[in-house]
Amino acid sequence: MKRPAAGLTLDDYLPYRLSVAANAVSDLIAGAYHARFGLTVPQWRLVAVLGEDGPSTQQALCARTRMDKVTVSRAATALGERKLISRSPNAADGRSHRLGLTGEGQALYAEVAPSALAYEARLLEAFSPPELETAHGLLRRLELAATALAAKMG
Amino acid sequence: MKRPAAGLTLDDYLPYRLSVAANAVSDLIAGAYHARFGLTVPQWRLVAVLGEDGPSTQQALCARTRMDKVTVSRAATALGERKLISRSPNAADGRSHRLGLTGEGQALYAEVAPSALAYEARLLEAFSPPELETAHGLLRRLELAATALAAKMG
DNA sequence: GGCAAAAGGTTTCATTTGAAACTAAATCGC
DNA sequence: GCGATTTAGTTTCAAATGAAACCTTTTGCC
Repeated sequence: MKRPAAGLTLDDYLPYRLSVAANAVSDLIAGAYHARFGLTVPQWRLVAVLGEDGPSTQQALCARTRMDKVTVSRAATALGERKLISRSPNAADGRSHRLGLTGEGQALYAEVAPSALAYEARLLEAFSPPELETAHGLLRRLELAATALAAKMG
Repeated sequence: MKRPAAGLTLDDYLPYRLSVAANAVSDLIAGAYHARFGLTVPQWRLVAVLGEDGPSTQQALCARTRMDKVTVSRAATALGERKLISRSPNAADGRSHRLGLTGEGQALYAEVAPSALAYEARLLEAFSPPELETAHGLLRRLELAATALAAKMG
């Protein structure tokens, strides 16, 4: 059953479907990581990237996680206060700091990462590997199309 | 190139991909409708549903749009102030109001709906109809899986 | 060198958000 | 019927967000 040619049907409107699905998933995950590790989504993303790629600057983290620099700054401050990351002054550039996981941060990462994957696996139980492949591809292309169109409009 | 079995890779983490894609699309659409019609996303959703389904109560609109009742209340107030919707007392239930598009609201809907579809079409230019079918199906299943899992966890 | 412009981060401020408390009306139990 | 509970909707409050202004260091450029 498809949309009747001329009509706007909210349920069939892809931006709406995307938003609803993303919120449902995001609320679930955010709740889980807040409850289990006391991390917000931005904080969790920083831990994930620092654990995955090693030390970095905030600017690089912005690009890597697609988050605002204010968001990254605050997440980094919070993680620093909890001693999960260290912020050493960057010898190469006095404006920026070098962020990296502390021992405690690495321990957290070692616990969080498998847990995140397990959670994802439970969420995606009903999806076959080729379906997931397709989903990833579609999401990437959507993101690309949206940013391209945004740039075109200005 | 797939994820190396044991590792967490943010780029391959579906909740992340979903969130990034949804934000990109949402920012694009939200910007367009704010610029063109002065509507926020919640306001736009109400106009879309009222135009599509006819008059309704706020409670029904919450269910229909998956938005919080506070969000709906505020969007309805704003639309009422702009005389785009009317809020007549509901004879059948003194607690609720009956919301419906005014003439002006219908005129706006008649303009907004085709514009929304055109915008969606531009965004989805590069996707084939079967791909879109697949995308819709995957998003619905994801939403379902997330709410089911959320319910299971409590 | 020295000054203008840009870049990394932080702070401030105004807006958005939703949970919880609240009001008023309807329903349930007896 | 008549008090206890629920439900529709609003208000209040505290937290999250991001744009714009800000400070500091670096990079051009002459």
